[in-house]
Amino acid sequence: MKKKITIVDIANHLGITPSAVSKAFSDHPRISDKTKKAVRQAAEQLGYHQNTLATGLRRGRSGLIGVLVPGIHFSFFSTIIKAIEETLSEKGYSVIISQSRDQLAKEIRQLDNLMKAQVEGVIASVSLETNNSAHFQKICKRIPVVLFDRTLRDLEVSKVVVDDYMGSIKAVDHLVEKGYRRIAHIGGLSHVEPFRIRQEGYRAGMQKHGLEILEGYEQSSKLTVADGESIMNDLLKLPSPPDAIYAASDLPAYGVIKCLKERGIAVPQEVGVVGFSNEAYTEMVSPTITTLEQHSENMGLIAAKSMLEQLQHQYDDKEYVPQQSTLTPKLVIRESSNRK
Amino acid sequence: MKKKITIVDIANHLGITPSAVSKAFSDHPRISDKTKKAVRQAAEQLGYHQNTLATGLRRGRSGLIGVLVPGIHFSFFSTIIKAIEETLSEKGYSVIISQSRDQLAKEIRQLDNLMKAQVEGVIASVSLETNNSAHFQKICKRIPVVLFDRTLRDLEVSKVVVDDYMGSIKAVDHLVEKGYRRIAHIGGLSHVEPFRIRQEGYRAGMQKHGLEILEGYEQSSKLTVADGESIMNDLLKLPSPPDAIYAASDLPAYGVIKCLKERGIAVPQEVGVVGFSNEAYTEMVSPTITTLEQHSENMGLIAAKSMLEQLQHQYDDKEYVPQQSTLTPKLVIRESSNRK
DNA sequence: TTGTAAGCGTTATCAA
DNA sequence: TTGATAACGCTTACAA
Repeated sequence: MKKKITIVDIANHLGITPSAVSKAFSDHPRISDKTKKAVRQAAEQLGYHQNTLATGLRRGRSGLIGVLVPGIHFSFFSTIIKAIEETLSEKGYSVIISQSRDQLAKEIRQLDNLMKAQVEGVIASVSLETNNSAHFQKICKRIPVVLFDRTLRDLEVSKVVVDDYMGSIKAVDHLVEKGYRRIAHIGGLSHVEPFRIRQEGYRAGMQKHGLEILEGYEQSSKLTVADGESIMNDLLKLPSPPDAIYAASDLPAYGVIKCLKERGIAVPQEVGVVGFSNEAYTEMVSPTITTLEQHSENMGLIAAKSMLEQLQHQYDDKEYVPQQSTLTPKLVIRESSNRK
Repeated sequence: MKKKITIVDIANHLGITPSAVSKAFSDHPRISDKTKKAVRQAAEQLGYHQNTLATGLRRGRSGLIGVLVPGIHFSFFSTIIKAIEETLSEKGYSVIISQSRDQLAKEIRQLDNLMKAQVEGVIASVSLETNNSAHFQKICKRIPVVLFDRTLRDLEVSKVVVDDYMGSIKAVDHLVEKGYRRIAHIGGLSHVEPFRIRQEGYRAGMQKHGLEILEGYEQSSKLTVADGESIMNDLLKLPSPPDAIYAASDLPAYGVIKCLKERGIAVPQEVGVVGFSNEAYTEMVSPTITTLEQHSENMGLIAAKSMLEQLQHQYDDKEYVPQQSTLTPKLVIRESSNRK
């Protein structure tokens, strides 16, 4: 491995001082154009890369932003991270990613690592196990924090969420309009914000139409395909089985359809199905699945912009008031609920 | 924002010197247990986080690894990054991600940013536009580089790839065994390593069975669903249309099936289809798609381990010889090719 | 067992 | 227009 080139090397090379080189790089107004040109050329020639560790140490700004999610292999999260990285790298920041694997202990450890790396801000979606905000409370006293999707109720920071309540209302409205009446809900773990709210919205939607939520119509799960299948199986055993399912995620919606197909129950004619997230496969499977688009890419963009804004406020020493951005989910009507 | 706590604060708090505090943290043998305990406690109490910028600067090791991919929203890449992050964070490294968006210019810029951030190594999969290795040549002189999947032929670094050649052979063998004879190939851009090799494998497979590759049976594309559809459409217009398609990726394979279904051509009875990658949806759509599993998670793991190994060699000042790890793809037989 | 002091690469403040 | 110097927070010989 070759030795590292520093501004001292460039300075020696040109017979000037490191200080002048530094100023040349930052386009200092009182450095001659000739020197600036010479410096850039020497840098190119010697293969110089500014050491942002040193710059960061000196200026108290690392240029690093931490992103913490349950797992980046979920397309929802990876899409968001894509947008975040694009937006932040545009502004000269680097993005450190870390995963909680949906474990609180790991989330705490990872947050700690991010702090050690001197990130200037953290954008996060909390783990399924996260039931208190103590670890985030400490952080957000020091640096800007933006939470998205899976947020923490008692944390006063900027948040980006989709209007889960309205999403549920839209789903129920649609099913009712299509003539379904006995609508069941397959929810996620209810201590997680979006899932709690989706359930509330479901209830409100049912009430709005004067529909009763029968015993056993509200199920909670980990939202896997298998969960969808087994819950649908159970629902069919009910004295009055549902004629429609609104699932809080696409995977269980697919599981439900799989179960129904195997039992020869026609979708959407006999049973209607609506999912949540608009994952790519919802328009590939058959029947294609009606679902709620939550604009993940946009969510990442907004989260990143909110972070940039807070950072800016900090440099300007202005006060920043946390904001919540709520995106309106869009119902994408496909075959699984679209009966005549 | 509160002021930052440093070892100086801890030292003052305890009436000792920063040097003692530093040693206490690194578990120096000649520091009393009493002091160590006191230091840890004070750190906890004051909310201290080690500043890895400073540590990195001092020790010449940032603890940062850069990962550069075309885009993290592709499930293949996000799965790999997941494994990389898990493996590296285990060993105390942080992972900076960056995306090339399949543009050479952006790849160069991002690599430069990673160098500035003083990453200790780079794990990358190159962009579709990358047709020369100059930018990587410079980097790999300085720090360890590991390439995966989309590698560069003339770059002598460690690589992790799937045996694309054998994958193609397996696909063709399987199709032939199922009685298909007029097998066409939908490939990717052939200047990209894996796609070039898949095509070679396809040719070798055909030859092995004494099958002729008819005019128009070899198609190159950007591997989208739409590409699959339109190419299949064209293929059907051929004087002797194929009775099987081997696509270099799952998306076009799906597109092919979509086209065939619309035209009422039975899959797999009339035409067989095989894809590549084993994306999640291949077992969700109908018919389910026969495809090649490329063990992405494992690929990430191996890439990360290779990086760790090189880093270790570097600290030990031992020579490291670049290695190529080749994973054997596994044919996952599903409905789209499994006729009786 | 702990303290002293120099230095990692950079930038900001002053002086020249 | 440029140079000298101190400092950012930490580590590490060496000294005490």
